[in-house]
Amino acid sequence: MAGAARRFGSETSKTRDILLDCVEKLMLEQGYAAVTFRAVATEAEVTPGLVQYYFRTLDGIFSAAIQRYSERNIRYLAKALDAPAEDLLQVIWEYSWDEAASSLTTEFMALGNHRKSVQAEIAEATERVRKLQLEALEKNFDGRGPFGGNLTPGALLLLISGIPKFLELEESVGVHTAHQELVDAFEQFLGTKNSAQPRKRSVRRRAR
Amino acid sequence: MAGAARRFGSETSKTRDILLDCVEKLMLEQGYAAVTFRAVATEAEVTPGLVQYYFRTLDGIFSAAIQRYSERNIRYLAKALDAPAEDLLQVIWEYSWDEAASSLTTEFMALGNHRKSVQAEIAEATERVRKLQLEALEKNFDGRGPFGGNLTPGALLLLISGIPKFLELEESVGVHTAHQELVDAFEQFLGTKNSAQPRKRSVRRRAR
DNA sequence: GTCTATACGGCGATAGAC
DNA sequence: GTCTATCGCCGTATAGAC
Repeated sequence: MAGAARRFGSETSKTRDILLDCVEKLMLEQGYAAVTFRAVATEAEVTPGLVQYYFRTLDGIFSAAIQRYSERNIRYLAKALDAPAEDLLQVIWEYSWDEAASSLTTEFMALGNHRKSVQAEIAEATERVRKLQLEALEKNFDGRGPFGGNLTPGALLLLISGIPKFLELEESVGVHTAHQELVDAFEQFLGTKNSAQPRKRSVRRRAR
Repeated sequence: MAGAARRFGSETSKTRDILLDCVEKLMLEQGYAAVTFRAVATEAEVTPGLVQYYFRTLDGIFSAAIQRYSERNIRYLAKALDAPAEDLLQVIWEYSWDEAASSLTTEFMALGNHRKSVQAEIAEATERVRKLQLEALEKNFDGRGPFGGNLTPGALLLLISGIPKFLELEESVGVHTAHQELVDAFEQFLGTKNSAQPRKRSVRRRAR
């Protein structure tokens, strides 16, 4: 508004997009703590000052990374939800595993835990995914499910998307006890609910 | 062994214990990123060098904090598991909420995500809790449960302890959609399984 | 509009003085 | 057993070159 309006790289810059690629690479390979102006600059073979020109602060880097990642994700999900309705739960189950296995999600969650300025961004991205899934699920919900069928679509959705994330989180610190048992039980439920074909996923699997 | 064996504060030191109190306080109030030698020193009103004398590295601080916290937790759990057998699932459910609501657990998990040296400590602490609960559960498992009773004790345990942690994680970044529905469904299951009294927990509750 | 150079204070970690 | 000095990183802000 009235203020100085410091100079700032445009959002459509090609350089900016390359920098964000480097940010993702650093986060995936070394975690969000490895994302520094100097590290991103080295990765992209530019000067640290240029990175700062596009993202004034570290939080700015993370916000931009979350937004780009989230938009990509939403497009992917929307496409997956066009699958035949009888496979809907499996589609969401698969998507949740993919999302959980992509360490970026976990990184962003961990990040949100203590960078207040990016919390809102993460919450919004998560809610968008959840609501898109919920709309699809509510259109095709037959009332069956675990807990004797007294689960609302929202509660069932939360289970399906939460379990993969929780298990991946534990796996990432090396906790495995009873994981496979829970996955087996869930996939048996998903399998028998529909075409009853055996599932072959293992907790150790990675994808995407 | 053959090596230099640098000087190092004793584990029974009263000073050391006070420092760990300050570490916990910092983690709870500002997150693990706020734990620095200088911050701990300021909090405890000693010099940064003294903090480094007791814990040579930041990882050393976190390891010590995890160990002390874990031992405290295990004692608390063991006591809780002495409850009447028919309340066992509720006892574990309550414990899991308490543990999840104590931000220290979440902090340690986030910490473990990228500090390799503390991962093992966190995994061990988590496995100890899980196994203690599993032993108790296996002694008193009647085969009933969600998913039409085809859940092993381990899988059921994982659900009961995982859901609170996952929900708290989402709550911490401001995601709430469908949380209450899942909690209600689960508590109805826990309630009807035993004495059928209505539960009154809300997802917003905090304890311990 | 893009980008570089430089400076500041705070950080973890080490070596070594009291 | 306690504490200081020092090192090379870090995020960030600013001034200015192209």
